[in-house]
Amino acid sequence: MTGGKDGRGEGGRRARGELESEVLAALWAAGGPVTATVVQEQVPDAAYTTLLTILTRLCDKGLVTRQREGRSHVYAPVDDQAGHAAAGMHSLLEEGGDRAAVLARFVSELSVEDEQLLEQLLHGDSSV
Amino acid sequence: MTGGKDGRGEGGRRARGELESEVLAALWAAGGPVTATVVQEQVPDAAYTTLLTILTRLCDKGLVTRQREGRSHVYAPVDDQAGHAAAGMHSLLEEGGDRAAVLARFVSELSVEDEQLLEQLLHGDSSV
DNA sequence: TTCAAGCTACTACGAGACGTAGAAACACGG
DNA sequence: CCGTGTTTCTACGTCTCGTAGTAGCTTGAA
Repeated sequence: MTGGKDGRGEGGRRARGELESEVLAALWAAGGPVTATVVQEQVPDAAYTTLLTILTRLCDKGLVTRQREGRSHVYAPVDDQAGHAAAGMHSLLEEGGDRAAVLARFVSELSVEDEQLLEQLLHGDSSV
Repeated sequence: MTGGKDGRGEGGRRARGELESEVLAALWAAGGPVTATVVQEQVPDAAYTTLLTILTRLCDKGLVTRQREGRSHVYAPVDDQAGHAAAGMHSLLEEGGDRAAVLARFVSELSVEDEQLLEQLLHGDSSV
């Protein structure tokens, strides 16, 4: 059917890594293990099989886990969004060479709000 | 000479993005604008023209600047290593959604030393 | 048991980034 | 003018990612 073979081309192709991010975001938004069908509801402009491919690749990368649930699979992110971002930040800190220098630059470019936030977090203060 | 055509293949191919990182590291280590020849002294196992290509691509990405110096060019990183890492951390914080959650996770996984460092940096303390 | 519907696995192609590097063109000192 | 150092152009192989079809499996229903 359709006549058009594949590759679509209309509308606009996604940038590199964008679809994987969207799928991850959908999983985070889901708040629990969901099927590929549910993911597609969040990313309707991608073919079902495309999302299956992405989910499989995310599993291969260790970013997502998969479990059988009846005849389907349910997918869940290994890490939540904040954990994912924090892990990336730690990686950068690790590879950045001089930890003190990296942290210094990092905090020097923080907004005042973020600085206060950091201080409260460091002191275990929960008074916001 | 050479006889061997290209692609080398012996010894071990670099992973994706690795050579660019090595070149950047060489520029950081140089401590100032240097020629491609100097870069090659730091990365001897890459062909001169390969490094030229990498340097040009880094320029295209805005990570490196280039200036004529006689008949050569001198290359210098736009940002130092710490700034580079810190910028990446800020990007992650930006895209991470809930800033507070990301920062919370980040500090919760810091070592004690890093925590103290952060505190000193936040207080503007220069006593280390 | 057989059929239909849903889901997965396998396979594939195009594009872009990156590693890798040769060949040609260019520039300048001697 | 010529050689040597530099740059620029061009090119290929590989890997990742977006994108998706097709075949095959699973299971409930008729």
